[in-house]
Amino acid sequence: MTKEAPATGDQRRTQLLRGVLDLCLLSLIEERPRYGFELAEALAAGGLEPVSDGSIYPLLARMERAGLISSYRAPSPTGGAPRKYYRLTDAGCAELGRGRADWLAFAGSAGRILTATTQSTGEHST
Amino acid sequence: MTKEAPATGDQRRTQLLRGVLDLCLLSLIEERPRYGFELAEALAAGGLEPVSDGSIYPLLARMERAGLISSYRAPSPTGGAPRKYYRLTDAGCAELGRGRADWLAFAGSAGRILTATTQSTGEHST
DNA sequence: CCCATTGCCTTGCGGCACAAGATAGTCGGC
DNA sequence: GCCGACTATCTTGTGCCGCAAGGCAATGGG
Repeated sequence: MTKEAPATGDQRRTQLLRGVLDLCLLSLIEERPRYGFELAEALAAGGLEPVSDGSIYPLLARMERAGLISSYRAPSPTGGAPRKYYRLTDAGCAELGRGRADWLAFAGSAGRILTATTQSTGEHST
Repeated sequence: MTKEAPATGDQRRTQLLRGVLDLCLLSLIEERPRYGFELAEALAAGGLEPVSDGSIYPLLARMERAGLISSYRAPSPTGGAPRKYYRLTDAGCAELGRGRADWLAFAGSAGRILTATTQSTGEHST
């Protein structure tokens, strides 16, 4: 066979990530300063399948360039290359707030459409 | 100007759509046969901002090619070009089921990460 | 006959997750 | 001392897809 293997479910997660990955990072960074490797682990621990570091580092760079986060370097206590910690800026904090609202609104609408046909009455928005 | 206007919120919705737009269409079609124009309206009515038809038609074509939906033409009762109705195939129905599960799992994880840190000591800005 | 409306489809663009690989710093074994 | 292993960051090329804008087709009314 040529190359079919749609792997539908796998690809959907990738597409879903596009909308919330930046927000997740922002949210995790809000908790406390974090570095790239740690973020990948935290995402996996949070229930999202492992996100490749090739997605995380460019995204962090973009967000820093956008002024949403700032970074500083610190040596690795376990030995190894120095870590680059990120923390939220004011703008990043504001953006995170907006993003959370966006996500809630969107997830609500989408979820409603996706489950609307199984039942029709009685739903509430939180 | 080369590039400007981040329009953050606007773009986020676009990225979010990637993960669920196909599922939404599938879900709406499951309810009853629908045609392109109608789907755009249904999405808007469902709470999602208007999705451009330039996104919907190619997606429908892709899904038909993938065997998830099938189509038939019928004249427009209100006068105008004939409509192209889509209905779910077996595969489409199965895919919709998988997709719903994927969405629920993903939305759960993402939502958890996004709201995990909100409650701690002192959140006062608002 | 002409034109507005309804409805479908195509092209060019831009953004992003991903795989794979390169780079750098530190440590332990030999 | 040198080499391999581990930690951690960054870069390039690829493919996917929503979107804006524009074009085509069919119908019915002025």
